[in-house]
Amino acid sequence: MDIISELRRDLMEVLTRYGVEDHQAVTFERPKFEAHGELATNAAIVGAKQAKISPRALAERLKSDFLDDDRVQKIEIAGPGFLNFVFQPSVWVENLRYVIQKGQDFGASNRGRGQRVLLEFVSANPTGPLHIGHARGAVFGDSLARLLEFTGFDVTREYYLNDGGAQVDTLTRSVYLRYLEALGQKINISKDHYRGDYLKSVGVSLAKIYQDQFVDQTEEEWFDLFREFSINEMVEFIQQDLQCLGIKMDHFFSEATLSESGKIDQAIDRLEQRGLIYRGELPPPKGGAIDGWVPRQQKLFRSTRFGDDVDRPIQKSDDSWTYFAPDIAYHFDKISRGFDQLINVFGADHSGYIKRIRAVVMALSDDKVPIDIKVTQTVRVSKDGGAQKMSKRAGEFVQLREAVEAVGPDVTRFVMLMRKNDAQLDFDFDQVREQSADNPVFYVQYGHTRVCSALKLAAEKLESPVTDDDLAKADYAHLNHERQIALARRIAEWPRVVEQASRLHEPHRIVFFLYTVASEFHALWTLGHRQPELRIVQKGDPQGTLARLALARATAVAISSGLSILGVTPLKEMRG
RNA sequence: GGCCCCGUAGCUCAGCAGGAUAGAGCGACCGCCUCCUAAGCGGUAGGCCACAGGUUCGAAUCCUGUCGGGGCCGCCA
Repeated sequence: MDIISELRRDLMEVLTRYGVEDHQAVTFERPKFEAHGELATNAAIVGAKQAKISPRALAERLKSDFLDDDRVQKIEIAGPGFLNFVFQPSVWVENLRYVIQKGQDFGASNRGRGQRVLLEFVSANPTGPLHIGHARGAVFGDSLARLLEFTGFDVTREYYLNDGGAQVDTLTRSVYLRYLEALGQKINISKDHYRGDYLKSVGVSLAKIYQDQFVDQTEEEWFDLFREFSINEMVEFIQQDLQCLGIKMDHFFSEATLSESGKIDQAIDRLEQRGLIYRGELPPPKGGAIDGWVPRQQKLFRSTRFGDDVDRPIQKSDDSWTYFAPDIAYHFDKISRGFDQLINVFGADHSGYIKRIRAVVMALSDDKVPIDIKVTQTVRVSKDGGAQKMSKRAGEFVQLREAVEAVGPDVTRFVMLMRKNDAQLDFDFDQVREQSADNPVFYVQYGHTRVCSALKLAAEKLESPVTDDDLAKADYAHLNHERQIALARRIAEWPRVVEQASRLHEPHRIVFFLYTVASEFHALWTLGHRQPELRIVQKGDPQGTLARLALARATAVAISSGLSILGVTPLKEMRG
C-alpha cells in the first residue's frame, strides 16, 4: 500500500476507536500552506459530534495517540481543531521503494472492483472524417477509459453510429454525384450536399466497381447499395482517424439495427408499461424561438418526471419516430447488456440532450444504473498567430488528421487534456510545437528524459547497468535534503490524484499533477548546478548516487504512469 | 423567453467531497551557465474569486437572484 493510504487507514482506525464511524467528511490531505504541516486532517472537527466530545478534546486525544507513532515527527492542533502532521523524512523517502517496485502500476487500484462501464464517446455522424472538436471528445473519452481501467473498472469503448437518419441519405446522394464525377460528368454540388473532397475517392471506388451501371438510373436503383457502401467508407475513415490518436473502439453500435430488430418498439413498450408515454401537445417555446409554431398531437415521453424541462416527443405527426426514439432504444440496450454504469461523452452542441438522456436511463433502469454525461466544450484553433474559422458545411473545419500530422498524436492528446472537459480549449499549432518550457507537453517529457539520461550516465560512471532492483535496495538515508524529501512527498500523492480523477471522471487532473512533478524535478536538477550535493551522480559515492537515482527513477515512474493514462508515450530522449 | 456551461492576476486557466493567509503558466520587470543537457532555474509586481443576498463554526466552492460571455432549444439527425 502507498504511504498516504496507509497513514489514512491508520487515522481512520483510531477514529473508529473514539466512536467515529462515519469517515465520509474526513479529509487527510496536503494543506495549502506549508505551515500547516505535510498532511492535515479535519478529523477532530468533523468527528467531534460522533465522539461526543469537543473538537479540541478529540484533537488532543488523537494527537497524543499519534505522537507515539514513530513515523510522526510533529503534530500541531490549529484553529477549530485541525491536526497538522509532520512526518519523519524517512516516511517519504522509504515510500520510493514502493514506487519503484510498483513501476508502471504505481497509482493503480481496484477502486472499481471490476464494475462494467459502458463509455460512449465520439459518436459523430458517419458523414465524413473527424474534425478537431471530435478529437477532443475522442481523447477525453479514451483517456477516461484508461483512467478507469487503471483504477479497476472494466470499460467498453463504444461509438454510436447514426446510420439511420436523413444525414446519411444526404451523404448517399453526395456520393452518387461524386460517382458521376468520377465517370467524367460535370456535377453541381449544392448546399444540400456534403461538399468535402473526401467523398471523391468514394465516388472513384464506386465507378471502378460498377462502371456506368447506375448512370441515368432512378434513385431507387442505386440508393441502398450506395448508402451502405458510403457508410462503410465513412466508418473506415473514422476508424483511421481514431487510430491516428491511438484509439480503438470496442464496438460500433448501429442505429439502423435498432428499428430493424424491433428494439425501438420494445423500449417504448417498456416506457408505456410504466405509464410514461402519452399523447399530448407540447406548449410552444416561450420567447418565440421557433417561427410558425403549430400545436401538434404527438406521442410524448414523460421526461419531466425525471428532471427534464419538458416532456419530449418520440413520434412525429406522421407517426414515424423522432431521433429521440432510437436514442431511447439505444440506452435501453445499454442497460439490458448489464453494465453497472454508463458514461456518455457529448460535444458541446449536444448539451441540450443531457437531461432527456438521463431521464431515459432513470426510467428504463428504475434508477438502478447510474449515468454520467460529460460535455467537451469547443476547441478554438489558432495558427500563424490568428484564429481559424470553422464552418461546417463548407468543409473548412480543421480536421483531426491535420492536427495529428502537424504535431503528432502525443502532443495532440496532451493538449486536449490540458483543460477541464467543460472549459473551452485553445489549440495553438505554433505554441504546441515549441520545444521549450513554455510548452507543457515538452516540459513534462523533458523531465522524463532527464531521468533517463541520468540513469545512462550513472551506468557509465558506475560501470554497470543500474536496475530497478539495485535502486530498490539502496540506502535512502542519503536523501536528506529538504528539496529531495519534498519531491518524494509529491510523488507520494500520485495515488490520491488518480483516485480523485477516477472518481470525478476528470483526466485533466493527471496533466496538472504531472506538470507539478516535472516542475519540482527540474528545480531540483537545476539546484544541482549550485549545490553539487544535489546532483544525481555523486563522484566517489556509489551509495549516494544510487539513492539519488532512486528518487529520479521514482519521478520517471510517476510521470510515465501518468502519461500512460493520457495515452502519451514517455520519451527516453528528446530529439532535435 | 427557457435550459446547460462559463465568469478567479493584464492573458490562458487550476483550485482537491465547503476548510485555516488565494494558486500555476504566459506576458512584464530583475537575476542565475568554470556546474549530471540553460530545451533549465530563482525572484518581484499583479486578485473585493462578476455582483447581491442566504445556509454554515467556516464559502471561490453549496442555494437564490441580478449582470456579462458561449452553446442548445417542436415534425434535422
